[in-house]
Amino acid sequence: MSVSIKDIAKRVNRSITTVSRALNGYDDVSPETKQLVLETAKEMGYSPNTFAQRLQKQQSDTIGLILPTFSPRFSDPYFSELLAGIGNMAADLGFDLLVSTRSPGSEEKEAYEKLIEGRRVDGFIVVRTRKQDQRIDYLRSQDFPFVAFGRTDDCSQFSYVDEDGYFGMRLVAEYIANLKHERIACILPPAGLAFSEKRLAGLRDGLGEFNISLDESYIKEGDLTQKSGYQIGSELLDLPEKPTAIIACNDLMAFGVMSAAQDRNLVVGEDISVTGFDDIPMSEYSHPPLTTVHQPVYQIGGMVCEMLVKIIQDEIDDPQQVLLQPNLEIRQSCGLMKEKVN
Amino acid sequence: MSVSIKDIAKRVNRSITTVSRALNGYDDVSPETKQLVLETAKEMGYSPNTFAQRLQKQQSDTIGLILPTFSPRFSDPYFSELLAGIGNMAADLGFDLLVSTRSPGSEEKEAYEKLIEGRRVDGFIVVRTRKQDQRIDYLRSQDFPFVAFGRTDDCSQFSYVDEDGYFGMRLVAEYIANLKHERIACILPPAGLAFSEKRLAGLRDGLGEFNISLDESYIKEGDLTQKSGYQIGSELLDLPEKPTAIIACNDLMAFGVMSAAQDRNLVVGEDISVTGFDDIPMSEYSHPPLTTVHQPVYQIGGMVCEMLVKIIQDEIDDPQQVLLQPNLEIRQSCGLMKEKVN
DNA sequence: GTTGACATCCAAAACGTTTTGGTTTATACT
DNA sequence: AGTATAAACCAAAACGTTTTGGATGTCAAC
Repeated sequence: MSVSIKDIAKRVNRSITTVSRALNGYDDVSPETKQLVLETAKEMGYSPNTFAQRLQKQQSDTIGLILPTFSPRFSDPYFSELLAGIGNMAADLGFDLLVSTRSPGSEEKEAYEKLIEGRRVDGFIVVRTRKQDQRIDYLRSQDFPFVAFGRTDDCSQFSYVDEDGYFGMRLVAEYIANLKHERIACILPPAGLAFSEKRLAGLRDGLGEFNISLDESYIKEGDLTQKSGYQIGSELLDLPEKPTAIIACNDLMAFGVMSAAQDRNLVVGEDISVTGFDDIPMSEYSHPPLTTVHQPVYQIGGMVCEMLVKIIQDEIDDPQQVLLQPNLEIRQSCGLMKEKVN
Repeated sequence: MSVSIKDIAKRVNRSITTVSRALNGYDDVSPETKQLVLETAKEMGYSPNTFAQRLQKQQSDTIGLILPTFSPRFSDPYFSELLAGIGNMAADLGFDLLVSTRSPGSEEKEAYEKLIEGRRVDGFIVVRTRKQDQRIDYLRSQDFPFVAFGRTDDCSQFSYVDEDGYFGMRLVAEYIANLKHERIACILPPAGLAFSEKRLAGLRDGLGEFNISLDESYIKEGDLTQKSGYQIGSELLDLPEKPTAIIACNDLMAFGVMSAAQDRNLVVGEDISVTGFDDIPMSEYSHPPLTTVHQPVYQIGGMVCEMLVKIIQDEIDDPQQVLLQPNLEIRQSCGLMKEKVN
């Protein structure tokens, strides 16, 4: 059927060992033979059988990525970009990327176990870390290579890349405080997620510097979808004393909030200020363009992937930890506090 | 290291052949032995080595999906959902999904070639078909299994799933015509894409039934991003005689148009009507919620994947062709034509 | 008591690589 | 002449499966 190393060997009158070694650049094969082998290989259209290689080498050259999704429908632009970042870097490094989506829970754990048991992947990228993360506990207990995008409550012992959400939120807080807002609401991600409390703390501390306190009744929890932003936004805006600024913990929820505000004939950026987090591509072209904290997700995907490959290839032993400093992307969704809003 | 079929064989005092056959449910092994094997396998925590299986069986149980992206940043919610649909179905059927992103062109073709040559995938899912599709030409010339999501200029000879974009656009046309619009603009996808002209034809014919003609100067071409919708929307709305309805060929561009309109203090759904296509989750919670043609992308992903697996497993020989009838999701982004707009 | 059918089992080959542990030949140094 | 060193090569084993083509034993039928 397709050419194998054997066919080449026959053609050049050498052993398969020699052919293999020539192909792999060993130096115990003469330059002439090497060239001959390389040429005939090309001529015959040889390309190695990946599975034979993997079987022999006992490694899969594959990275696993299990996306946690709440509904089967999964359409967060944020993850798409991350995926592209990871995937392209993986391809560059000669690795395959094995993707599946699972909702958090037992099914998810099974997915990890299966991939490990079947030795199908050499390492995992764990995304959207939780404060107590069973996936990470499991991987650590198995001593299986992985890199996390995000931290956990106890993350001293593994490699991760994360953005400094605390700092990011302080930037937001400072900006909003300078706009003289005082009744400030916040829509958090689900409480179990690691970045939830970090962002809240950043916001609290940031506002604290301006002696503004965050009213508990203005703190809500969403599920990071636009729908949830819309619903919670509606609740907040229907309050007798509604907030003058709403800080959403991701862009999608911020969009939902903007829709809810606009449904109530409020002008976003004037009557009400809204901020997001992530800076997905759409944020620049929403109406109004969204003020948000920028995360270079595509690059982060690449970094995480590269780090994992290094770990797999034993070029790294100590955990690597990267914390990126974000910046605030100021656009038009916020404005000076107006008295007339009540 | 990890348990193999050999270890089990040793333990139960049978040959590896028998163990293998027991595990695979052949009937030339006695019920007792079979049970014994199954039990010890479980007990020892056996799970087969995927690569050994694949090497032996000469098939990869893997489906390839190469996403065509224009920029490295890729964040279309539409594709995310498709991906989830494909991925989950693949997992259910015991297949791996190998994903990468490439921009259309020579790199893309190489990616296909590499995966085929290395026998890494058993089949491909081709998405976002072009009128003349080199990928499909190539796959057909190689007689390599694939299923397309979308048609091409000549698609009589391969399997595909597509939505009837022509019909979808007729629905839009009828709806818009009934709202008494006459100056109607349209933002098309890049001309090379197969669905571009189908949708335009649907719109033309649909409007034709109401004796409305589509002015050439109102027909523009976008690149399916929100940004491009914004830019083209801006152009259209800055025309001396601006359109009263703008038909965008996907939701993302429709959002861009809405932003552009709102920047100009137009009320979408009153001063100007906007429609999209796809019905991505966000469309329901935009402001205003977007009137659009629904595509069950998640399910389509599943269908395409299932079809491909059947082809790979030789359960199908003739090309299967599925054309889904869409429906119009009427929301608030359109309204009766108002005279005062000029 | 031979034959055939059936149930149960298995040794060996095969899939396509890489790695191990050599051998052979030529060259250089005493 | 003998011995070390280096260069170029290779047979065989190994990775973990599945499949091929039997082998063996038992039982029923003739």
